[in-house]
Amino acid sequence: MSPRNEEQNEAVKDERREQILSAALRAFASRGFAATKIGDIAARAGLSHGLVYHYFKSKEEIFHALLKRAMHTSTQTLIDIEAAPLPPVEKVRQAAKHILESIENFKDSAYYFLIVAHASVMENAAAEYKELLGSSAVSVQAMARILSAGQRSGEIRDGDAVGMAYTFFAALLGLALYKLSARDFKTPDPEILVNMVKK
Amino acid sequence: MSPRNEEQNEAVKDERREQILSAALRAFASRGFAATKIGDIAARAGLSHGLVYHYFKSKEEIFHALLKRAMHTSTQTLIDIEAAPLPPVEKVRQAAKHILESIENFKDSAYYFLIVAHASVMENAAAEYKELLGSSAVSVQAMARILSAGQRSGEIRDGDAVGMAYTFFAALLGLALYKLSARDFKTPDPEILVNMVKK
DNA sequence: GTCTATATCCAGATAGAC
DNA sequence: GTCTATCTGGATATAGAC
Repeated sequence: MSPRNEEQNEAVKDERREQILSAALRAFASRGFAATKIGDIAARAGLSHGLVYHYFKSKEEIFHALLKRAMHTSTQTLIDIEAAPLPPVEKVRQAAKHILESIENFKDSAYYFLIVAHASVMENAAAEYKELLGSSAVSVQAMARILSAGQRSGEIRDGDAVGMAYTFFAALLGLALYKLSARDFKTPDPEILVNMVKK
Repeated sequence: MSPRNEEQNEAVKDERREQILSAALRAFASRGFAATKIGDIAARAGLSHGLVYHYFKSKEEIFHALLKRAMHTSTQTLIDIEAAPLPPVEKVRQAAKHILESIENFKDSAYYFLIVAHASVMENAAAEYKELLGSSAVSVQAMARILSAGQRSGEIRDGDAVGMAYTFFAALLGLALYKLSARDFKTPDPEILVNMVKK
């Protein structure tokens, strides 16, 4: 009843939400939306099946919450790298290293990456998530700008910069999927990705 | 009752099976196993929901049949290219061109490619499909051999050939997924992939 | 706030008419 | 061989006890 209790309750409430979201992130990213059962999420989060519905209205709402975070975190990484005072090739290297390292070590950011991919192929949701997914092109556009700058300064190969940017992220997406299907798969040397665009 | 009728029945039976498999290929590859409903497949194939079960014992059996074909067709392509009398770089180029073209034009082979990816991340099925998926490494190994040969002849960059081979296929997998989520996405110039490994 | 038990719904699979 | 109608299981979501 005291204010302190209320604050604690709030803290517990937030903690529970985070537990659920954290469990759901791994589950959705690994198995996709349809194959993920609420029971899976609850078990992973260490709470009862019914309690999930105390914190979220529906399975879909959980996914939506994750997708929002996913869009933010993945675009932010690229925006930060683009703004860094580095030569274009080095920016590409940093991006490749950073993302590959997150995949290799099963960091959240790698799973967010996969959430976006899953959302993209959910055609029924496409309408609903359209605005959110629209910003998924942000990372690609940032990378394309980095590559264009590198082409002007002669460090990056000539050719379609946007196509290269897509291929860069496609490779990372594919590698994340490989890592998921075989946990002992070793992510490759980032330099392989740098070579794709370096002159 | 006449032999001819029996033959015709056989032909019809085969045709129906193919209709179902063809519809299922697109559906499974696009949405994954769990999100694909038998009703979707039946509707796409232009027949009733119940009839699917006249030709296949279960949804899983359909997926399994597709996976078997997928393993065969995708490995065969790389085996053929490896055996061709071409310099290593040219083999890489042919592989990139061939697969990208199949993605761009929504050919079956591109969907088979995705079926394998879906099967790989179905952890419950991993045990059952293990033998089948084991051969999915065949394409990667073939590409790695091509790259190693190119390294010896000086056409291909030094470095981990297996890692390069995985990254090559990872990029193609990612691009196939992009193409699926945005049908007007234009697959990039194959040369971008060749550049990844070319000296 | 948390759990267990229950209702509801949906999709896989079957049965039986034609 | 093909369809429609039905059964059944399992998963989402809710209700109610603690």
